Amino acid sequence: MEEPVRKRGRPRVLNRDAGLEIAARLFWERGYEGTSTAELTKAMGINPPTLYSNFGSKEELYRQALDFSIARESGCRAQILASALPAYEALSRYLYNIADGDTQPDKPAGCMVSTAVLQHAEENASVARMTAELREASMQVLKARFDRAVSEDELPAGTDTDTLARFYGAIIQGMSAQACDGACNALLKRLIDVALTAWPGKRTTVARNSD
Amino acid sequence: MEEPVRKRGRPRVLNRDAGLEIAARLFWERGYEGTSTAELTKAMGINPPTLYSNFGSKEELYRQALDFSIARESGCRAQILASALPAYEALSRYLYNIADGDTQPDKPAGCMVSTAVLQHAEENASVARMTAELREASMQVLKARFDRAVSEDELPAGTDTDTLARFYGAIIQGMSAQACDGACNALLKRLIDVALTAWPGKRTTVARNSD
DNA sequence: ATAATTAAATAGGGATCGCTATTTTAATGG
DNA sequence: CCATTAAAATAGCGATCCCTATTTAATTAT
Repeated sequence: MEEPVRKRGRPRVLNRDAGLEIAARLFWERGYEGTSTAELTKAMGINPPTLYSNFGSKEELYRQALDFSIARESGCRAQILASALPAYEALSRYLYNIADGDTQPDKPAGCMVSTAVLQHAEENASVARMTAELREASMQVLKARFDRAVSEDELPAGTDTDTLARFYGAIIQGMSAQACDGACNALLKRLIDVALTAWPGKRTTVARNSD
Repeated sequence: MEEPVRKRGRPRVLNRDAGLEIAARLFWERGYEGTSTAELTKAMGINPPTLYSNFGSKEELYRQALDFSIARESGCRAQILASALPAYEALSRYLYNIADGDTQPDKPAGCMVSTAVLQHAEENASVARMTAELREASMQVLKARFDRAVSEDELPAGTDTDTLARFYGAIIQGMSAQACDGACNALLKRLIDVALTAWPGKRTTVARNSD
């Protein structure tokens, strides 16, 4: 990834990935509308023209920061679903992994994508479409895994895998919202345990106090 | 409510509730940060000083608009839970009612509160706290109904009613997010049917295609 | 009518918004 | 050294942000 080949001209003061990491963190914490270009340039230690020559615009920077953050924060998540694990086991680990991501000690609470840009000014409709498409794509990944489960006889034939994916998608979005409101990791995992009882064929055996 | 008693002085050009209805709709659609005071005054047909003399500030207007909208949009919802219906039946109707609220034809999509101000600029932290408290309160209402269900032997003794409430809270937040992204009423209700299979003691009998 | 009262309208302040034309700096190639 | 190249820094643009000091208008009480 690194290109230490010295070229002509004044050297860059900011590595691209370093800038995206800083931007992603600000956008993650404050959202698209809650983050100003002045805050972004200050956090990156650059002046406005450098931001625009490097990233194009605020919206384009957000798009790149999302890509960067998804690769970094949830890159390994797809592997859980793609693995040879039984579907239920894969789903459990997948959701637990998300709960961990929602409650990292030194990172903003919640998910950068799951609950981003839901309400927005008209002028930011294209940004909202962007995050909505990412959410839709992640639910399609879940659906694809459930379809595979049907074909491998882990789920009954005729299972409404689309609704099942959107149900667990709702859980993921709800976890992000509650993490933003301060929910802890253990709480989210108890919540997941309830959600897992909705897996077709499972009996409800959780949601009990420890007394 | 109406006070048609003529007092001294120039008459008001805008009824308070009419102003709150207009503000609530804008805030609902665009969020707190996505709605400007210029848009608010224009939609109300007033000038800035009138907005401030009537409502105090943008934040105070948002607070009042939330109260107004909650009373109007979900005032009858509490009655469903408070009724003599069995807990499972009450929960079902409650969630279906929310799904209807999330997908009203001539209203903004989603819920004004469930997914509001999750990410935000630092200066709007107090606004975020406000919506977070409303979400917490609504989950406590659910928990109280589940506690009653335990005491009335509709749920097993020792049921973790707090987690169960937060689970259905997550479903409510997820439905709002998906409604914002364009989900239709029927989709949300299929999702609810899956969530209801997590009710302690229920067998999973849904999430099947209609073929 | 005139005074008193109440609210609206005018006009704009200071700060910040996203963004950029222009100039300056720091490197390499000859 | 000097020219070339490429990126950073300076300085600030027009628009919009939330909000308000001041003036004007519309009503009732005397």
